[in-house]
Amino acid sequence: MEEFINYLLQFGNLNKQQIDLITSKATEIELKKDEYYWEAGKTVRQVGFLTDGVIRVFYYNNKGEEITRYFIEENHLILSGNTVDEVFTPSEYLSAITDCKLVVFSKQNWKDLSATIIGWDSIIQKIITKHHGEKIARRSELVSQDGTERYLDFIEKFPTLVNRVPLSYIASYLGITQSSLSRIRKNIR
Amino acid sequence: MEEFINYLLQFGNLNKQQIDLITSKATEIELKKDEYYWEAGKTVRQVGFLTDGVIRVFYYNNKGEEITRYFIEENHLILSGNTVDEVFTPSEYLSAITDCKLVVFSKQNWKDLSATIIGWDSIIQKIITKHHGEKIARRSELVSQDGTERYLDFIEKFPTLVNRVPLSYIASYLGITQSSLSRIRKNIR
DNA sequence: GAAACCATTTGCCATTTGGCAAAAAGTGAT
DNA sequence: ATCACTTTTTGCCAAATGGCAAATGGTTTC
Repeated sequence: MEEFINYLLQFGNLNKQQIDLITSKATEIELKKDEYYWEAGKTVRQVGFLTDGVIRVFYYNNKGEEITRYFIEENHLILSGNTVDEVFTPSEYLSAITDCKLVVFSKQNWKDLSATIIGWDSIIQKIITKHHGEKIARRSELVSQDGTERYLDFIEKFPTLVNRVPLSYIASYLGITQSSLSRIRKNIR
Repeated sequence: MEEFINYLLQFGNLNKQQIDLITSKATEIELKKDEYYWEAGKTVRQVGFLTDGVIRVFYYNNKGEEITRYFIEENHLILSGNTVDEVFTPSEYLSAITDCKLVVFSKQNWKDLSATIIGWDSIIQKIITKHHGEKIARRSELVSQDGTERYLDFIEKFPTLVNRVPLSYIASYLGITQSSLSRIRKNIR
C-alpha cells in the first residue's frame, strides 16, 4: 500500500487526510503464478496497482499464437481502457508470470476518489501519459531492429525482468521464435 | 477549419459561441512537400491539426538510418508531448510527405481555450487516448509479423496512404528494407 | 525528345530466422 | 538419487531478409 502512495506522490501532492482516504478505499490482493488478472471478454471492474511481481499482457493472433504485447512490472497502474467511466471488456489477457501482489480499487471507490480528491484526475492522467509514452517508444524501436538488437535492448530496458520471465515469453514479446532467441543468447556471451 | 470543428464534435459538445472562439484563435497554414513541421531539438510552440496531406514522423537510429515511427493522416491532432504546459523539444522529425494544410494554435491560444471552454480538456484527453491506443495496437502487431503480413496489414489499415507515400518510407515504417518490400509486393500480385 | 533525376525493381550472394524434432539442462516431488 | 515435467539449447534444412549494385521505369526540366 505504501508503495502505491509513494508512487502517486511522484506525480502530485496529497495530504495526510487524502492518503488515508485512498488507503481506506483500497484492497490488497495476491495473484499466484499463472493466474489471470484479466481475461479477454470478461468485464473489468477494478483498477489495480502492481506492488510485487510481473504480469504479462498478451493476445492471440489469427494463427492462434500467443503474442506478448508487453510486461507490467512492479509499481505500475493497471487501468482498463484508460478511463474508468465505461464498462470495459478487454480483448487481451493479463496473467501473472510470478506471484503478484496488487492494491485494487473497485470502480465505485475509484470514482469516489476522483470526485473527492482535487488533483486526483490530473495525477492519474500524468501516469497514463507516462506509461503510454514508454510503451510506444519501446515498441517502435523493436520493429526496426534485428533479433539481437531487440534482445540487447530488452535486457537494457527491463533488467529486472530478464531473470524472472521465461524465455518463451520474451521471444514472443520480441517477435522472434524461442529457438532464435536461444541462438542469439549464445552468440552474445 | 470546419474539419477541425467536426472532428472535435465527435468527442464532445460545443456551442456556437465556443466554436467561434476556437475559430478566432486558429491560424491556417500550409506546408509544402518535404518541409518540416517539427525538427528534433527545436522547441515546439504550436498545437496543430492536419486537415490535408500526410506527415511522416521519423528519427535517426544509432546507425544514422531514418526510422519512420508512424504517419499522420488527415484529421489528426499534432500535440507535443501530450501536454501543452511545458516547453517541449522533440527528438524526432515531422516532415510533410505531400503538400499539407494545417490549423494551428499558439500555445497561449490553446491554453486560453482550455481555460475558457468547459470540457475542452476532456475532449482533448479523449483524442489523445484514442490516438495512443491506435499507435500502440498498430506497432504491437507489426513486431510479431513477417514482412508480407506487415505490408498487407499496412494496406488494410492505411488504404489512403499506400498510393501517396513513397515505398522507401513504408519500408522504413515496416522495419524492412526497400528491396524486401519490393519483392514482397511482387509476390502478392 | 533528350538529359537529369528520383523511385522502384531485380540479381546475386551472405546472413538471419523459422519450423520441427531431438537432446540437454533445470526443477520439483517422492 | 530417481522420475516426471518443464524450460532451454541444438541440429538440420528451408524460407525470408539484408546488403549492394545495376537495371528499369517514371517524372520533371529545358
